[in-house]
Amino acid sequence: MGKVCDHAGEPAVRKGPWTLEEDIVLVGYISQHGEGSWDNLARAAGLNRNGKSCRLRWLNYLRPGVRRGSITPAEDAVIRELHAALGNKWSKIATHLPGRTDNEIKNYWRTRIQRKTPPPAAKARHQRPYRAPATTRAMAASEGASSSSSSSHDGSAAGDYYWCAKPNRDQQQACFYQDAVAVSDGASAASESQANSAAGDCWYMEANPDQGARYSQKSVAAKKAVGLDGWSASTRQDSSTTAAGDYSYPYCSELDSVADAVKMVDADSFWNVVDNFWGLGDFTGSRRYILNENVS
DNA sequence: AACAACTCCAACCGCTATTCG
DNA sequence: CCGAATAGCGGTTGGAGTTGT
Repeated sequence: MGKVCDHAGEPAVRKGPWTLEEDIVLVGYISQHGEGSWDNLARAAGLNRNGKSCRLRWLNYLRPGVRRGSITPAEDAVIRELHAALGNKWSKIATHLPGRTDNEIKNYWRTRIQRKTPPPAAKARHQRPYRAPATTRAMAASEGASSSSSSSHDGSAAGDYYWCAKPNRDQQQACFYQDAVAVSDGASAASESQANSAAGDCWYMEANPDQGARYSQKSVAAKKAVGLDGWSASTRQDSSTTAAGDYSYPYCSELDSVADAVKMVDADSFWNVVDNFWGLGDFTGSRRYILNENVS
């Protein structure tokens, strides 16, 4: 095992944080074909990842039912009790905490309990939201909407952040608002300012029952109309609700790869991802999501 | 504001267990 | 039973984000 990556002529197997498009492809494939046989699955889905990586990503983050957010005091107590009885049997402990993964519990134990830091209820420090991998990081405003602004941070040099307004299944779209890195913390924390951020561009993630899902861009800066990309004008106009002016829907080179990947899945798969990342049921505010580190 | 130190966690690695031909 | 492939588990780490100075 593990020798699949170095054949001459084949691209090296990707490592590191998962991107949004990879997540969508994985969720889409599993929703259609089921899980298992991970190496084959990775190949069949067209993911340049090894099977272990796909399995881990699915089980720990994409699989339905995975809970996010801080460990509750009750869960903390269970973890302590079970660890005393079972030791580092993280997977066994995880079976007693529905929705929690062994990895999460392991991390929690090592960072909060083993290091003798206080349990969550007693912690006065800033509460970190769920954090997705670097390039696909949802800056959840959860842990209660109250912490949404305190969790904001735009200072990364990695690239721009994207706000996500509440996904709207009726309109078959989710809207991502771009905030430039240069935008201050305070500005980014105010979701109301998102559409008119310095960057000025919005990326729409849309799902169409007939055509699958893809992105389109509303570029305030460009202010030029471009050719059809497969979406009806009415659909696009309907989605352009945040600013006046002309809109363009160019697909940057970076976004082309996203669109290509996204087009591989159907609308249901797209919404599975949206549901998993943003949790329509308990959505309380805007969340930020890095679509691509290098989108400019 | 800038920097350093610290915290946290996603994802990796290596190993073992299980399955299958 | 054997060996290869696959799945699962636990330890570790890189680096992004946060906090303190």
